[in-house]
Amino acid sequence: MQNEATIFKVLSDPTRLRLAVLLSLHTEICVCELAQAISVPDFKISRHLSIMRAAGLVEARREGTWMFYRLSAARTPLEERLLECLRECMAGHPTVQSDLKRLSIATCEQRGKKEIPPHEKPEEPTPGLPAAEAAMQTP
Amino acid sequence: MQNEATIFKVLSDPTRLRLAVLLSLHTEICVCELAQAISVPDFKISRHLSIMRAAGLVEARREGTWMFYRLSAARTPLEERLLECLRECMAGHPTVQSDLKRLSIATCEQRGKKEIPPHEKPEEPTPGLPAAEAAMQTP
DNA sequence: ATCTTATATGCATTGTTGCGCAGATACGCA
DNA sequence: TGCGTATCTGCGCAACAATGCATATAAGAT
Repeated sequence: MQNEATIFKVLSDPTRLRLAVLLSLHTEICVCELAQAISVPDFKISRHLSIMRAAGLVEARREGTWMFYRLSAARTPLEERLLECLRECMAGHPTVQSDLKRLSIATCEQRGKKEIPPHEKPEEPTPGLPAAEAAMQTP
Repeated sequence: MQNEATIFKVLSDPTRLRLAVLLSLHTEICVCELAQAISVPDFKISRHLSIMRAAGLVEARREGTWMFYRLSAARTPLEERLLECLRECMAGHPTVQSDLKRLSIATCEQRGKKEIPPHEKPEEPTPGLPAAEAAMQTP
């Protein structure tokens, strides 16, 4: 029973839920792309992914300096149904849509960096309150 | 998104998950029966139920000194699918089966009185899932 | 009124969680 | 080797959540 509860616990954090939904809609995504999609510092993404990985929800593949994450295959009917839920019930959510849009223009490759001069990199949100999060509160 | 995560959080505690599954398999159950089914002190049950109620997952009906709880109607597709998951994926879980067995012999009158109280006794298992209690086998 | 049963809640304690920062590790390249 | 990028992790902190106990409330019976 603890195992089942753990699955829910992994999905009970908004950031992890967004990650899970994004991963359920793509085959695999690398950390820096996820960080851009969710507008959250990459160390935070990394930590949440490690929690999800410890729970067996995702697995990772290294390619050079990048780490690509994907949902692992469901190991129980419950897991299978839950992932199905994410895909079918959350894809249309406003927050997810925004995340998908940012994900579609995200890049962690060198050529992407070349086109954007250092001083034009996205400004860090005000230290106190991440604007993205605040503006993202959804009904 | 916080709303969706909250649903998962409510189900991320083993006690609450067991409560939710039991309620998904019966129309309504009173607190003392739930306490006996889950083998946990009633004040703990009561508190978890209040958390579930605050999240809109369950609602309560008073009948004399008893409080009968039931799942509230799903308000979103996600909720609907999740409750479906509980019913269909968790009914066979060993812990749930044990809980169901204890629930079936639970009574509000713990001592003294041994006969069935004035109000109607708890319902039989849900029509949709016949063998839930019958197939009980402690692994 | 009092007593009993059922349920809820205030409080203190303890354990858990998420965060930000800084620094560490891993890899590719020259 | 050393540098740069991507990713991960140790640490401290603040917020939160679960528990047990005692007590409070609610309703019915006496």
